[in-house]
Amino acid sequence: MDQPYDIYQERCPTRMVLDRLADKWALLILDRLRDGPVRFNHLRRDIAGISQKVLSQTLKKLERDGLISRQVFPTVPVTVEYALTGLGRTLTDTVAALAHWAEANMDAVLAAQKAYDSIGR
Amino acid sequence: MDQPYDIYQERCPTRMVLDRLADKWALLILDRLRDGPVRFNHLRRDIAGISQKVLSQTLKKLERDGLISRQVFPTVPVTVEYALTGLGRTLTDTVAALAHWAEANMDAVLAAQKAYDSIGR
DNA sequence: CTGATAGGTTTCTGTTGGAAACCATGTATC
DNA sequence: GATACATGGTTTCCAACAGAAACCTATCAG
Repeated sequence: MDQPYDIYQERCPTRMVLDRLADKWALLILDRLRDGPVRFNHLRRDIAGISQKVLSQTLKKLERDGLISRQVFPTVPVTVEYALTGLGRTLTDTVAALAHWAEANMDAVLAAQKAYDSIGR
Repeated sequence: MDQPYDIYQERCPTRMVLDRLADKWALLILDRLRDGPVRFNHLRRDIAGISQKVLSQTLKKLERDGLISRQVFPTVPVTVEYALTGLGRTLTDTVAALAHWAEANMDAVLAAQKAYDSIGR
């Protein structure tokens, strides 16, 4: 049962999908939505350092890819909630694994960088 | 046992690590090295679409982070082999999971894009 | 001396990223 | 009525980065 797709091929559509996933902000947003819907400005505050433009763009891309949904509430001021879709939820474990790896192995990476920089000079 | 790091904080070092991992080419390289050492030009040919410059840069960053090792053989012409380090090997399952998700769920993503584009117009 | 191979670096240019300003809407404040 | 604040964005500007293509160094084959 071979997959009909090969991610190593340039024109394979899986490349586009990987490209979307291989984005720091997209990963952080997906991870942040794990526990339920979150509003725009709440995301902006939680994910320190993201700009409004990039948050807006990234949310749009994720929505287009069917990974998150956008719901507008006619409150005042208007409220917009973003949530994972069923498809998006199938990704969260993998995304969380990446984030967890980063947290768990950060010391090793920092040590490696230090060693590399002191030798390579 | 709380982690001392919070990936949502802007100046947290885990952000740097996530940043490195959130790179299409880095993920493809790490995945490609799963089965053993590979030479520079072999990588270039296998990972269709990558340029020499980007391959060279990405390999350097991964080496600096301690995820891959670089070994030069004084053959003629010189041969350079890249391989996963122990640290890099702890990542491969997660990376493979991402690539596998992309291959498995690509149809759903493409369908979502089509639906989004036809409505949003 | 032309070409091929290996592993890069350099140059140029178009796309992207982030910072900051701006905008529309409505509500509360003075 | 002017001022300020909140929401959820868009626009503008500039610096950084990505990719394509050319170039480089070295060695060997013909």
